Amino acid sequence: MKAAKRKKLEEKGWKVGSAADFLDLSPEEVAYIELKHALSISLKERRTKKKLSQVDVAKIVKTSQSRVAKMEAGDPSVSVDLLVKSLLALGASPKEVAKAIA
Amino acid sequence: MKAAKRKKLEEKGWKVGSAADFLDLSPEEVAYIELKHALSISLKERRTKKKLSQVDVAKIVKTSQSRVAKMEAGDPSVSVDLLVKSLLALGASPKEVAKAIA
DNA sequence: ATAGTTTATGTCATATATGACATATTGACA
DNA sequence: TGTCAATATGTCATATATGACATAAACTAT
Repeated sequence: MKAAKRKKLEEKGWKVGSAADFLDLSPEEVAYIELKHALSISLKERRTKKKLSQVDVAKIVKTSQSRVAKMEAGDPSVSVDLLVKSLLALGASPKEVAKAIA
Repeated sequence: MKAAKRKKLEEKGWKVGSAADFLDLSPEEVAYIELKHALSISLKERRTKKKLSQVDVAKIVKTSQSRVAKMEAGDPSVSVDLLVKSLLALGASPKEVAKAIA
């Protein structure tokens, strides 16, 4: 990974190893990031399957388009809480949330 | 439900319906509470199975005993984020987290 | 009983997440 | 090409979650 890219990632809040990229992440940290990523994917899938725009979802979830974009991008500023609440608001059941994670 | 109990619950941040108790909770809200509850249970199970005290867990998770107690009690002040992070810190895999939810 | 251990509850200063907004970028289509 | 809808990115004031602390209950012995 190039230094510039690493710097940019770090500025955005991600932890990035200098030597072997992700090697300084503990297993939990990796698991947490993966879990969040899985929820992001699931959210975007649900939205596109329903042919909704991010603005539409923002209205349903009672947030803003920019936050929806960040959710789908897996931005570090979004919590698992918000992702889960959004999935539920889009009609997912807890079981389906679980499926998205596993 | 008696008025006194309802008042106490509401003071603690829970939404409680006056007529039919939980009837004013939307399906998402119910799902969210259930999901959180499932994570709480799972956390407590993991802790007790390992014969750890809340203080022990607090050290592992890098939080305080009181917060661990609140996590296990499903206190509204604790986020799904923290519950998930704690489970992962106790060695759960994302798959196991999913299993806890479903 | 009472001492020791664990868990529960209440509060608070600080940290982090949030919605909103502006603006930039992308993509589709005439 | 330019125009319009969708999505992405950056920032910020406010809301919410957090760890820490004190203290109270609840257990478990002796």
